[in-house]
Amino acid sequence: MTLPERTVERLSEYRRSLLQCLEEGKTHIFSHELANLHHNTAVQVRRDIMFIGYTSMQRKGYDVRELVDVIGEILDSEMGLNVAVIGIGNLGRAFTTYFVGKRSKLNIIATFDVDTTKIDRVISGVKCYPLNRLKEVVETHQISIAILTVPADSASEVAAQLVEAGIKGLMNFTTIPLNVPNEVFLDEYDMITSLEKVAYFVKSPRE
Amino acid sequence: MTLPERTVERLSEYRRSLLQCLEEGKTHIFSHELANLHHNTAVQVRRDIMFIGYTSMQRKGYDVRELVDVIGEILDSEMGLNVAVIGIGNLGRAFTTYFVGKRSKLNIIATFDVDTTKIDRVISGVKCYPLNRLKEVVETHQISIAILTVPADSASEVAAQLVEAGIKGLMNFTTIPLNVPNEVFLDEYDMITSLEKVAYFVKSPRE
DNA sequence: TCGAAACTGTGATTTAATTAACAATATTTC
DNA sequence: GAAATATTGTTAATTAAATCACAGTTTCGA
Repeated sequence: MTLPERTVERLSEYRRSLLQCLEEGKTHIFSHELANLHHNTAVQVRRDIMFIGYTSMQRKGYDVRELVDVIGEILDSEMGLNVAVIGIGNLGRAFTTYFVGKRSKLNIIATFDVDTTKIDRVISGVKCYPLNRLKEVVETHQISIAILTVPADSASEVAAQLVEAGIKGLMNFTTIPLNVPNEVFLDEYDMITSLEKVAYFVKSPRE
Repeated sequence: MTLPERTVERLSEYRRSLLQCLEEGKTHIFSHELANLHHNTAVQVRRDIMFIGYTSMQRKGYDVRELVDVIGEILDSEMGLNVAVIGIGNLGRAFTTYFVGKRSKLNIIATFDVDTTKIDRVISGVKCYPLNRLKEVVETHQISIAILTVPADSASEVAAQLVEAGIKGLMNFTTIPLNVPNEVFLDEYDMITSLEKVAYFVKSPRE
């Protein structure tokens, strides 16, 4: 059984708050506390936790340590997944430097670019390969997720190469929508759209 | 009447495809063509267009030029909105360079940072101000939207300053959730969560 | 030990978003 | 010009997500 997409997202967010709690020495947390840390309700939190089948000691709140572990069992893959960043412009660098070392189960282990001056450079300890070695490197390093941060005009072509190379999940940060086969999980984030949405709601606030 | 959030997003996306069509000299487009360019259905497209009250010449498809204009009337503000990028790391730079000149109704007119070596630098024609001049600059330039790309540990504090300075819309790219008053529109994008979500669905594909 | 208070877990309900179904209309074909 | 075809606009049905409502525990205070 797969969880609803929104629930998965929230679990990821909860986990980070929970890890923060641990650092602060907080061992238990109530649903309404967790809700307040995010923008949602206690019921929603309980429902999400119900989904993953964890149940607390009544009346003491959830055991933070246990909950972190249970979420980990749901979200993480046993031996971790390898990730590549494709396109080392500002955005690609932002991702790479941001991520390295943060999530132990998700390892950014390669970056790629066409720009020959970037090849072999090392960013946050991760080596940059030329794009024409994509398939080879993806296969030898068993990379299953790609973060696509290339310029719009090469996005479709590179995406096709990634699919061909056997990638299983793709995060598209270019502003053109991609088509990938059904078995590849695609997540698209379009910053122009987001900004235009904000602008719309600034102009026309709700209620 | 305000439109559903998802519809607003799709309209923004449609518009870009439509502008592309114009460049290619395509004057009319069918709902199913537009649907194919994005990941959705003809019905969804028609429904979105119905929402904005536009109606086509039957059987010829939508007039691309007209549709672009109608979407513009919905999404754009008459005299445009001014935008600032707060925090000029890789992510802030990515945003700034990416945006400048792209959307005529949304002008990035200032960036901010604490790092004194960055002050007065000009990125894509946009000047970088010291963070302590935030309120002053926001007021004099009538900046209504802020893109927050500062490190996590200063996010809450800077967000409070932005609210205090009178910002109306906030895009939060830091990985900690913010609390802002109800009248400020908040959009949060968390790249760790997105990546963890992709990882989850790579591990546990649907159906 | 009894009642009140504080939380959780979950069935039932509501709301929002998507999809299906189809009448209405214009166009083409014969 | 009648029948077949293509496409839109919209009502109705479905599905997914969020919220309500409340029973069931545990704890606390008297």
